[in-house]
Amino acid sequence: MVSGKEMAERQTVTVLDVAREAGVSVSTVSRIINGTVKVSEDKRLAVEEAIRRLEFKPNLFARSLKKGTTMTIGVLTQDIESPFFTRVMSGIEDGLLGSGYALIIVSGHWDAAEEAERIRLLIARRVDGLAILTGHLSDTQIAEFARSQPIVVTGRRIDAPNVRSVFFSHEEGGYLATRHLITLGHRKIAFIAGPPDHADAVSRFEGYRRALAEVGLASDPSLVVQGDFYENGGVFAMNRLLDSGAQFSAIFAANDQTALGARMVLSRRGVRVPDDVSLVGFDDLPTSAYLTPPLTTVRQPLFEVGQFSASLLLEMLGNPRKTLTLPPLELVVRETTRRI
Amino acid sequence: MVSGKEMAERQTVTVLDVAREAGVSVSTVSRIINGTVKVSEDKRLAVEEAIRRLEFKPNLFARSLKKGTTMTIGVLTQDIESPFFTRVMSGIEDGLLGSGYALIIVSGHWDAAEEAERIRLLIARRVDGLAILTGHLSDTQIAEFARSQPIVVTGRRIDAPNVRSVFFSHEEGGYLATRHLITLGHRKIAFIAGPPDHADAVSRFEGYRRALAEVGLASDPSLVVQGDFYENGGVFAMNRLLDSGAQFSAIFAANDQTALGARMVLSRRGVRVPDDVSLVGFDDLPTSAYLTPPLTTVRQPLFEVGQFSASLLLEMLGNPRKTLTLPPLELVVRETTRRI
DNA sequence: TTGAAAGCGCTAACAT
DNA sequence: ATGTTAGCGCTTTCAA
Repeated sequence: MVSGKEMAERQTVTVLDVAREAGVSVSTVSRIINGTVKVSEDKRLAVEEAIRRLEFKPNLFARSLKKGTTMTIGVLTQDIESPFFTRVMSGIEDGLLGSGYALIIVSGHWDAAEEAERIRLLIARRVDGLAILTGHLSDTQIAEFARSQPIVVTGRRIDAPNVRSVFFSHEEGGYLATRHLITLGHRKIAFIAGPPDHADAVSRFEGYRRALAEVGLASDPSLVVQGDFYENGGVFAMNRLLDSGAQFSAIFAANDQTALGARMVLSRRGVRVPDDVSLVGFDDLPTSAYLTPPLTTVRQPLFEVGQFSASLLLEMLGNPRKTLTLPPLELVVRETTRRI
Repeated sequence: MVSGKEMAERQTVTVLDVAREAGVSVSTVSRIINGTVKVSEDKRLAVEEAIRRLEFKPNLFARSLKKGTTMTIGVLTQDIESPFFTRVMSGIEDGLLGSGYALIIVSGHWDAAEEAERIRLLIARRVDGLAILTGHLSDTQIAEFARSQPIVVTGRRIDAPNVRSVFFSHEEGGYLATRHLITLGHRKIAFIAGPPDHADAVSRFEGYRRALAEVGLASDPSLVVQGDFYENGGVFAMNRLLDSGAQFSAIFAANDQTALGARMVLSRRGVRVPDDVSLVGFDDLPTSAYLTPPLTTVRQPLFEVGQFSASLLLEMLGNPRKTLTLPPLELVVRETTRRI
């Protein structure tokens, strides 16, 4: 039982195999692969032929070990399903296109301990750079992590060496949304809040209050209900609000997913949007334009945030690309708001 | 001008450093890290202390090089933003939890050439296993790729060594949806198709025709319009259908995103759902339950598909976990369909 | 139990 | 222009 020698070809073809096949040295093979130094035409041909014949695929791990770079960017997202985060990731992917960097994605599920653990995993895998999409890590933890590799963090402002942040004034966004409602004649404006431990959520609330204060209105606590940034939180909050008997002509939901949940309850309970009540969201998720009716919201340029983050990272890694400018937050008026 | 340069001083602490610090050999350090062999208590303490003091993080790359395993699973998705795919990925993530495997995600953007290139990238990174979420790769290409590592492919059936597939009969799903409409008394049922080169889309259409044929109806070509599986395709298709003047009392959209686009047009053009026309989607995306009104659809257990794929992969990699069973496709009747 | 030493597959001096 | 060789940081025989 010795013959049958055609055992599937050795699982791993190395540069050495290629070198032998082509009758050259390993360094020549390496040089051809990396195009670093000039190599005579005939050897190049021989090597390329050998590579093809052997189906050689360089082991990127070994290369990384040698070069100390992995050509990998780690992304810490919170929720792999959230349209908010995936939009940003899509931008990162786009921004990295053609740079040779690949993405390794982990999610922290909004839990500081889990986030820290995932980051450590990424660091152990020697990612060359890190993109952290918001989250609950403390500034000092992030600064600490930045000692291993450059970090770009979105949705929050951090000043630390080796860290860049890309963020907006959500207070301003909250102000924009509320201001729009006020301009339309609304005075009784309910607010469905986001998670209290989420800085952006809190800022949006502050913007809401500023807009109200500007026209001499205090924010009415009975008009503020708690949500969680997910559809279901909007459902609960809306039911609570309706059940409380509070009077209002407009609702500002802390994000689009919340608005979606609220809108469903409204519809189910016979409250028409925008005829009976106006509704504004925040984020402008891709699907928000397709709701019935299309949602008025504050647009966050999420895709651009991703692209921008990628370019920041590339720059920190010494591969600067064309510089981008980040569009501002802006109000997108669609059909869920009307004058009263 | 040298100052601003934030070169990350990559403090690379190695096992050798730890060994020296603790006064033992590198092999002892390695043994302690991996817990492979018994080591005397005092040395263990000394090493653990040294690891802590030096903040040593083992280089997973070097380990991989030695062990020939990367503890990484590559996932080829088509669109990092699609709620359909992210739901599956979320399931994969869940199924891999605690297994030590990390996910590296790339997307092929529905382009066979790009898909193949991404897979080659993944293979060069020596992923231990691959999950391919549908796509345009040919069966032979996939079989070919499977020579490098085990593959699980979703949404299609492939019989090849080292490949497992998880799929449903979309023909059956299309049948279920159409049958539901027929049972409700509908006879003029429009169909908004998916991409013609997408096997599932085609199968759903076949199911639609079977249900129709079963009650002696032929599918009316003027009631079938082309979509693209995205919201916008639904918008175009619905407008086209309405403009054509064709008569119908129900619509079966090839997926939920299509249904969402169609539903927006319907609403905009004053056609009430379900009063004037019934609407059925396919997939049961997380947000479909929150539409107004909540969408009747064929539920694909996407999250479970992901979990199941992960367990298949783990099994092929020799880390069997508890076996799961995959739920079937099922009709979820909500509020966009009614009897006529 | 512990240490010495041989690689894993690759790149980059250093020679020639 | 090309080959020889010394590692990158780790695990794992093989001895002691």
